Amino acid sequence: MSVPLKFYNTLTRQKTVFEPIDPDNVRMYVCGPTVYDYAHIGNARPAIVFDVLYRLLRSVYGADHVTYARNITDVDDKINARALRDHPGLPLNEAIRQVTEKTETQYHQDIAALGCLPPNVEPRATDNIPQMIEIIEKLIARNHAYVAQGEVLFDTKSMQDYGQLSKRPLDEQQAGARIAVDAHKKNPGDFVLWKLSSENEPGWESPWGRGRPGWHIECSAMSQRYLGEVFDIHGGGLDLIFPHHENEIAQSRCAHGTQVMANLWMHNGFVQVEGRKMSKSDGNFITINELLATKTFGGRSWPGEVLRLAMLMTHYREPIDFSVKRLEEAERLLGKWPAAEPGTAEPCPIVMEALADDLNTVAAVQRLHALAQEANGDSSMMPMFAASAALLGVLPKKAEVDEAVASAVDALVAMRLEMLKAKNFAEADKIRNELGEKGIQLKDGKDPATGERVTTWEMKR
RNA sequence: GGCCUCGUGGCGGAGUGGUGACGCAGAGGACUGCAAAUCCUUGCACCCGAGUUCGAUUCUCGGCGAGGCCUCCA
Repeated sequence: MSVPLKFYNTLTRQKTVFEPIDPDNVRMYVCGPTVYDYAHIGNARPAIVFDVLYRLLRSVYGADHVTYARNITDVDDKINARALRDHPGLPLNEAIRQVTEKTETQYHQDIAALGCLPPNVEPRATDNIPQMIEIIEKLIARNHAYVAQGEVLFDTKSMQDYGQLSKRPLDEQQAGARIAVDAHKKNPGDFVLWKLSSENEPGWESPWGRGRPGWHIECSAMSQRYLGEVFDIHGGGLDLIFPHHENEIAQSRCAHGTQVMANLWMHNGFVQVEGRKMSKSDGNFITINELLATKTFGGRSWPGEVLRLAMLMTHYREPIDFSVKRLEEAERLLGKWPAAEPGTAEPCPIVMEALADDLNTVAAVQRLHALAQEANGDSSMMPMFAASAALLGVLPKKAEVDEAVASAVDALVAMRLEMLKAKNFAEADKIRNELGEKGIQLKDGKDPATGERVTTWEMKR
């Protein structure tokens, strides 16, 4: 390994050198979507950010030596509500299946358009209920959980160092707590591991009756199942630090008796709209699909690569104000980059160094832009540019140009040159304009030897 | 109230204890029949105050401002 990787760890609030538990199998877990509705562009940020991390790890440790798990949350009261709303005629389970399947398919399409590689495993909560029950039983057996009024609750007081991740000691939390304290909780911070379901709620049989899991337990169960009791990296949005990740840690560590759940905790910042967090409950969100397929934002649709690059032009921990201007700049940059195939070349060391320094995609993109310009002038630079761009997942693909179309364009270009020689500018410009309308950009240059006009062209992306 | 981020030129955005990255836009120029594309030139920015220092945008403290979490949330 050439460059040491350094990442900012939410757990220690410091940037430290990353050392995997097992370099032959680097394991990362990222909190994925709850599938009840279109994902918004804020949801796209962790997908993209951790995709870059995944690519970087694969590059450093080898493509077969990284395991990336990203869950699909398909048990959630929002899903139930959506199922009842959209499919009132169907039996509940069927209605839920319709909602989750449709949303999941859409999510995969959206994320793929943003250039994200699929994770190695994408477990669903509903496929891991027994694993969750097992953890809950362990927690009860170890006196970290208790049953009260049909719920199984985690006993936060039973964990002496609860609150490490969010730096939120229990006693301080009570002071300004706005949450109404449920009477059946021993401590206000106690959270649900399992709750009973009524007839018209989805449920699974358990030692505590037919019920469903609490929000946090699925990630504890699935990360253990696919990555082990202790793994390398856990990622997600800033807003998951508390309570979600804090509680995952509590469950996993108390169930397994381990000192940590994951060594490195990474959190991405928010996508903002007009300086405010984009959020579904606030209604100020724009979906990935709207950006890709409709003219909702800025009066036009936007290619996935543009959205991805726009996202990588800001460091992952900083907020991004989502704007048309920003997308336009990303598009302009991409338009100047050559299309290429990934190939087997090594990425530029400067790009590697940038990414190795806490995923500094901004510096990486800047370097990439310089490389693109070098490659435009000197084709021997192309493989390095391509490899570097591929590392970020922003390599422009060669536009598929039909051969018949290509020769037709070549013929028109030749015809135009003839007209120019004859100083028939009106006709020549007409050809140029017509091609332009078809998205074909003519580029006039000079042959350095003869000084004659040489015209090349390309499809605008 | 508690906890956590952040504050750099029109915009985006790194970085550093000692003359001001860079990109985009803008301006000027070259090239062109005119354009486009391309190339060249051009930016004296670091929230405020105090302190540490020979020297701070960079360190410390205070202030102001913005955002986030504490409730479903990427």
